[in-house]
Amino acid sequence: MSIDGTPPAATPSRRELNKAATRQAITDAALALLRTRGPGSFTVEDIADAAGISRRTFFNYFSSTDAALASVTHGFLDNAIQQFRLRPADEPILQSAQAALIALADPMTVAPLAELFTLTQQSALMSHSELEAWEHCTEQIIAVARERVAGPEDSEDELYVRALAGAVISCGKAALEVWFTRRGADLSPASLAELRQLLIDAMSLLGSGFTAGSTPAPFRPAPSASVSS
Amino acid sequence: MSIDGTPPAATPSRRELNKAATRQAITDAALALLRTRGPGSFTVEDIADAAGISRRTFFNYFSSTDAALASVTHGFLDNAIQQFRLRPADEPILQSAQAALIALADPMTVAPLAELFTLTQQSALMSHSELEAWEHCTEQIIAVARERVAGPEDSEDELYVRALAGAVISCGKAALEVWFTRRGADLSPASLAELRQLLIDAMSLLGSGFTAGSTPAPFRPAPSASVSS
DNA sequence: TGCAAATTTGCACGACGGGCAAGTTTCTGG
DNA sequence: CCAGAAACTTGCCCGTCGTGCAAATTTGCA
Repeated sequence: MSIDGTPPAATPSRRELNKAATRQAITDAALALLRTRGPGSFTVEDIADAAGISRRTFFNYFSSTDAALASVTHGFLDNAIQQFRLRPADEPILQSAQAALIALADPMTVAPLAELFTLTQQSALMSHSELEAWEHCTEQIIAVARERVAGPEDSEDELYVRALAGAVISCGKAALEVWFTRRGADLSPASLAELRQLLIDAMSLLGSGFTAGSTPAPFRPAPSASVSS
Repeated sequence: MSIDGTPPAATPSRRELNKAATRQAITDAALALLRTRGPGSFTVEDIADAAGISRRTFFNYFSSTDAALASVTHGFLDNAIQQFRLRPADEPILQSAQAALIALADPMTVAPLAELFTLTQQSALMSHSELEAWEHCTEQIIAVARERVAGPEDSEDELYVRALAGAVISCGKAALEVWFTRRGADLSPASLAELRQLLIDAMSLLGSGFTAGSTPAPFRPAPSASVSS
């Protein structure tokens, strides 16, 4: 056990660097193959060869090709949780989620996710590893929400916390899906503004209990710029 | 193409019956193995042997062991969609969902799902096939919701519909999770009443936009009996 | 420098999932 | 009733997957 509490960050030893580099090489190789050959048409051995490692070593880092690709999603969602965690504790959870999501709607952050999404879109359902990443994010939100609700009673708020976290994730996913459907991998400022607006609208819908009969945009908690038609 | 619009229901031919029987035999065998050996400790060949068919034939029905087990979830959710579809079209979607879910909280319907859940609980995440079933259910809800919103404009309501459907599913899942956590596979009337109340509460939370700061049960749309402490 | 620990790699093995082409069962029209 | 068509089952084969194991290699530390 090290005296320092932050082993991976404060100790960029040779081993850590090598592992990180190998890990990155694997995901890069996987992404390159996904671009050139399309989903499901390459094997673990292909990735290992492209990354300059053995097949066996690949499995020391990821348990499947999907897992290697899902590291992109994992990175994005870890980022989201990080943003979410540093919101003030007295802020309503929905607003924290909204703020955290909007903070991520910049080109650098969404670009990898957008590419992954468009490249794997054709194969309908998300991969197991990808869903795992979203599930992990949900658990994180639950943890944060539980701290905030912070009642000494434990079982009463469990439904509230889990339902809220799941709903937030679902609505975030819905916003992303609609955005990808509309704009593909378009990362222009106008497109990103639309993504931000979609995220705001999704959280607003959630906050207002989907009261809109057929007209969307029930109300806007933040006076943000709307997308021009 | 047949003149009759309902080929599978109106034509219980020998072939259909055999296939249905084989399908059932497979899921029964899989479930039995899950009970006796636990998750992940038996192979496709084991199931095939127990069901009295060849390994190859198994793959004519299901693409994996998980898929065979997920037929339980599939059945439950198909039932749910069926209930959901025959709600009046002018009813708010959340109330339709609530009513459909409550209608399923009877022993016969939830028993298989409860057993599957408790047996696979220990292995953390849901299987791919199981998640596929939930995803399929979400798509069904989206389809129904789209009919009800029924605007001639198509892209405006897409976010509303997808966010709502996803949130409903998430909250339903949350209610089930909390129930399983609290009561295990308890199917007593009191336990089922609690499940019903959890489903009601989950949909209420969704309908009220999670406005409750820390106290659950924000309001109750149906004057149903509350769970006695 | 030399030893201990971590990491990579090759090998082997059981399981997976599906294409293919025979067998077998069921349905159809004569 | 029966022969041909269609659907279904089965065995065989192949490439891939994921992992335990032990030898070989690299890195850290004294």
